[in-house]
Amino acid sequence: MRQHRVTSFDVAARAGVSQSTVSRALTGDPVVSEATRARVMEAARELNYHVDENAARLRTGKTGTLAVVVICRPGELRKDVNPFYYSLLGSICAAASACDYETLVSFQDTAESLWGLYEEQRKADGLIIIGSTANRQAWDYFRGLHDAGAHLVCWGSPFDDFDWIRSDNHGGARLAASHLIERGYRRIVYLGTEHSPQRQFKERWEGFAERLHEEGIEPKLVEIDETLSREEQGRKGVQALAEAGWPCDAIFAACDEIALGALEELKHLGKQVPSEIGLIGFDGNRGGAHSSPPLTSIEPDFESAGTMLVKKLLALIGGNEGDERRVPVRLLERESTRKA
Amino acid sequence: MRQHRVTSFDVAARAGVSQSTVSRALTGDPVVSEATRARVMEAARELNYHVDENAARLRTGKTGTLAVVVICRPGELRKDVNPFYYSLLGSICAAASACDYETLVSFQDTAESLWGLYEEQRKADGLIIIGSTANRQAWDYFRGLHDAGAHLVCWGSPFDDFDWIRSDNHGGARLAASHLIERGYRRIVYLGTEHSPQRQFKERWEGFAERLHEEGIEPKLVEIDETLSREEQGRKGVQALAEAGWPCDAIFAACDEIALGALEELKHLGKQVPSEIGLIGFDGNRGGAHSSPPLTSIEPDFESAGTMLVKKLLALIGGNEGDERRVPVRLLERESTRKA
DNA sequence: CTGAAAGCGCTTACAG
DNA sequence: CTGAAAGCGCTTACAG
Repeated sequence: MRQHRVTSFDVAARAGVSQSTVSRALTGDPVVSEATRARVMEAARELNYHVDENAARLRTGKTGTLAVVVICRPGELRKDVNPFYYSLLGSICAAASACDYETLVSFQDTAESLWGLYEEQRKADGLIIIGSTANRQAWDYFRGLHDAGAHLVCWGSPFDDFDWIRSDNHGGARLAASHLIERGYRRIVYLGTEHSPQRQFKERWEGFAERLHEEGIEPKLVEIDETLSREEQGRKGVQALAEAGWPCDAIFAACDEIALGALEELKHLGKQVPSEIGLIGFDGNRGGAHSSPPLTSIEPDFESAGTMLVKKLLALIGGNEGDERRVPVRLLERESTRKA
Repeated sequence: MRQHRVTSFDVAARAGVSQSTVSRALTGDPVVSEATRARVMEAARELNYHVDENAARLRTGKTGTLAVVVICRPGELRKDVNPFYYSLLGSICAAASACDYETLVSFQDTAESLWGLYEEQRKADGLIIIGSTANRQAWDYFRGLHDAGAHLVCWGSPFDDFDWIRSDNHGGARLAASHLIERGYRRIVYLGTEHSPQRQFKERWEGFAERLHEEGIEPKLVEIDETLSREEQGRKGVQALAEAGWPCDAIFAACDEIALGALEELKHLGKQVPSEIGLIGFDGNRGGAHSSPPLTSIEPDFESAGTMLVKKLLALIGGNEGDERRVPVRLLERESTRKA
């Protein structure tokens, strides 16, 4: 934009101090006198000076940047990414910003697009990985980086040895079960699986089963086919239920996308929700607010989720462990379950 | 991670060439012989060497990075951002990636959070601004940057002098009007405004009005109150229609969020959609697929949108203008309008 | 086709 | 409290 970029030397000349003093004053080094700092700041403003971050980063070795990778299903269009991950992405960016970190965002799916050498190229100080657990190849790739020493935290990892943050799935599933019981449902099925790379699904099953057992109810599970899209999993699950002669009066879906597919199929088959069949999901997706009936769900606190992911990564970068791993959840009562 | 970072000097030593040759070989300078390049690449691989981008950028002055700013309504939670902007964001990141650019993403709302000195700090080569036009202060801020010479393109700018990309609103609105007419609707109202900072709304009104005039139908407009949330605008608009004794048999909503609010209120008031009232939106939001009935809409080609924003910005950075400004749209036929 | 050297613009010991 | 100098790790004229 300019012929000669304004540097700290120009500011120094204008303020009548040395270049090193300009640097100290601007980085907030407490050793410089207030009078000098004021003079430097004024000169910087007059010259519209801004630090060249590349030079600063080259010198300090710190980037003040976090990379956020959203793993997509291979070939998935970006507009079709599960809105849950977009909400999470927004919350992560907000949390990073609150800690004065920039966020370098990328969406990755096919093998050719997999890339995570952010630290090696000194583009970022660490990585946050979120997105579809269905893309095994992508997760394996980032597992390799993790094993090679990358600073990396993720949401709902398919691997145990990753540093992860997850929803309070156990508590959330208990909440869902309690809600259904309280509203008079008794023959409740879990539409999900214990065997998903999405470990959170198993945790939800366990919390659900535990709560039902307390009530003397035998929990049932209708297995989903994870090669399909989440919505299709929901539709197929409901079809299986229909073929089995509706052995249930309520469905707890492993996530909202599955629930929305299930809801579609329930309506298609003429089942009244919530009177004949109650339905509750998990994730608190915004789309559920517009379904008919609107979908009752378990919603994680997205702001906490973003903050915890960022804090955990910063702890890792700082050589610490970070303690919190579970994001609190709440019941998002809409209308796919009966009124009290 | 290491004691001593591996530099191009280490690679040079291993490959038995000078450091400058390493740099040339790795940046793809055609002047180096293939034999030398192969030796350098091999040495780099053996040492797990990666270029320090900060040093490269300091030297070249180019960052290979684009900043993407999503403007939010003040205080809006990140999970509540209009999904349209998330789809757009994903598409932008994908398009940038295809052009070998990284994307630095931030969400901004309140005055304190407004920040766009990416070029001044050499963090990015240019800016893409998307998001809510309701946040006037934010747009004014970026207008200031634009006037000061920032390389900046935006989606649906409220200002004429910005470099913008928009949907083919005129064509899309004509498509919506044609669709409604074809399905037998005659008394059609536009739920929107000509006076929004969201200029696209006016364009949609004009295309809509033009098409209706061709048919000898007088277009009507039900003004929205833009101080409310989009959904609330839709609800209020339908209430106004009810109070006026339903002077319509179909509604073209200025965007999907408005349409979804309108749909909710229509159902609340016992109006059958699509038999009594037809409804069509604009944006192709994913949430509309789950409403009941699913929302017919006009959908921009998101992939084109992302690509055009990125190409336009890169043209600007390169000192050119870039030609395309209009994203093609298509009718997304769902069920909130009658069958043929 | 390759090498020696300068320089991008900072931060930070080291001296005073 | 401040200044002179070194050095972060590259790219790119300039020579040969």
